[in-house]
Amino acid sequence: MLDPKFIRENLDFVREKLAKKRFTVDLDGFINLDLQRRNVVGEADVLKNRRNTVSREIAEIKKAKGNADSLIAEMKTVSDKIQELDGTLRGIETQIDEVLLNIPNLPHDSVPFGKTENDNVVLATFGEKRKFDFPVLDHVELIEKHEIIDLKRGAKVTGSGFPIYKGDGARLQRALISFFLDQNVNVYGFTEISPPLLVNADSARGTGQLPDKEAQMYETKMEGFFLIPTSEVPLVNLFRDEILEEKKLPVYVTGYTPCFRREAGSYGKEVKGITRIHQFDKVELVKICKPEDSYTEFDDLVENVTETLVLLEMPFRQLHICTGDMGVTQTKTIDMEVWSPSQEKWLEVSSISNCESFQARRANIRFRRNETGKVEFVHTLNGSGLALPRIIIALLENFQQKDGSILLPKALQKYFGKEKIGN
RNA sequence: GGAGGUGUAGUCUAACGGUAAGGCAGCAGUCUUGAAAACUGCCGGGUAAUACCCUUGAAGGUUCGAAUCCUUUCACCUCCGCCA
Repeated sequence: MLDPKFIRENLDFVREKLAKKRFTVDLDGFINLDLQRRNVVGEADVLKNRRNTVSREIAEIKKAKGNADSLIAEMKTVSDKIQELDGTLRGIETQIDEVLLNIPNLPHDSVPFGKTENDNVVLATFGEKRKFDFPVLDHVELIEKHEIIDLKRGAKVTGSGFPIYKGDGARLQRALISFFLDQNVNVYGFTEISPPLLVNADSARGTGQLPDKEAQMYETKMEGFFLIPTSEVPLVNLFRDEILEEKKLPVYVTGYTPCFRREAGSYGKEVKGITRIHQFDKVELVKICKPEDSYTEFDDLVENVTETLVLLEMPFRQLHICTGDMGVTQTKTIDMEVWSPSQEKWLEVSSISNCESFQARRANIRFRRNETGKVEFVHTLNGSGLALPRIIIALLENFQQKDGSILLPKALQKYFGKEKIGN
């Protein structure tokens, strides 16, 4: 959510930034509603002041056993008018909230201008693509060969896109989760959190899943809870409606959770194997910090994820997402992509974003600045560290040997308990 | 799931239906070589504001006026039932 006051005072700037994100919003309608709101509040405040003053007078008169009937009669009409104005105000505020909740965040000045994903900018590429002297198997062939992921039975038990990890597949999953969490906690200084996998609507709204991405989430029938599409949702909402102490900032939290996504409308695209599935595991990183620190925190976060990827010894690249391809909540996003030799394509395994105060405003997460004593919104950042299925795809494909076995990178071997899958 | 009880600001604790009082913690400052103590200010939110408005878990209702009375709901505690 943007600051209504900022919109009011920087109308052209906001309009221009939104256009870069290929978004048109009825800002004039908003300005008009905002003006109405302030008028009604002003009118109601005058009457409330009158009511508060006279109520005290009535109390005095009653105490002195006097007659306050005429004042009480006057207050009756004043109260009725206040009630009417408050009703009007509620209506206006509902409309304003609806507009505000649907205005996306503004892109940061450093973000490259572009219209589609083709305009994203490659910032850096790491590692060498391996030359294979034998026919490369794709990940689907490899998981079948080693019987480590069972897609058919997953489809039977639940549905398509709910894979079953088995034997070394399940073990690899567990090894990756431990490796990522240890890296985040021991090396980068994050606190490990194991959050609920279901959240309420207030939380979903706080991080921006509602109203924009409701169709992407699974919802429980009786309670109206949502299965989390990413642990970013519970991790950021840990601090919803709180005022944090300045000295507690920045907050670094990391968590492993399964993630659930309906992926409505994406059928036919990337349906093969485990590239795009309804339930997948992910380790997430979240930072809560002061506004002036968020871009250095962002750079550090990118560095952390990069370092983890380097340890996996696979070719990967950093991609600066352009204005037109960015999501709703972010001001700046850098994606990490690993190389798939079978598809000869880069696969997104991490997305690192600064949301500035957009989520903080929705979720009402603030801190008190000691210097001024004032309360301000924090900035929130998040990044995957990392998403598992595509890491598994890349590991299987990049580390396959001529005999079909998978020789794992050194960093993973101790977590996995052995050097390779197969033979 | 059933019965009962409790929710006041970061925390503890007041307020016959008359408009949220205090303590502690915290922050800033004075004093001090430094710290502690003491003293001063701030210390729920909005606002440029010491004006004014809003705030007693949340949402409604009764009333001129609600922390207080009523209804619904949420969280926590105790007991019973069920259960990994």
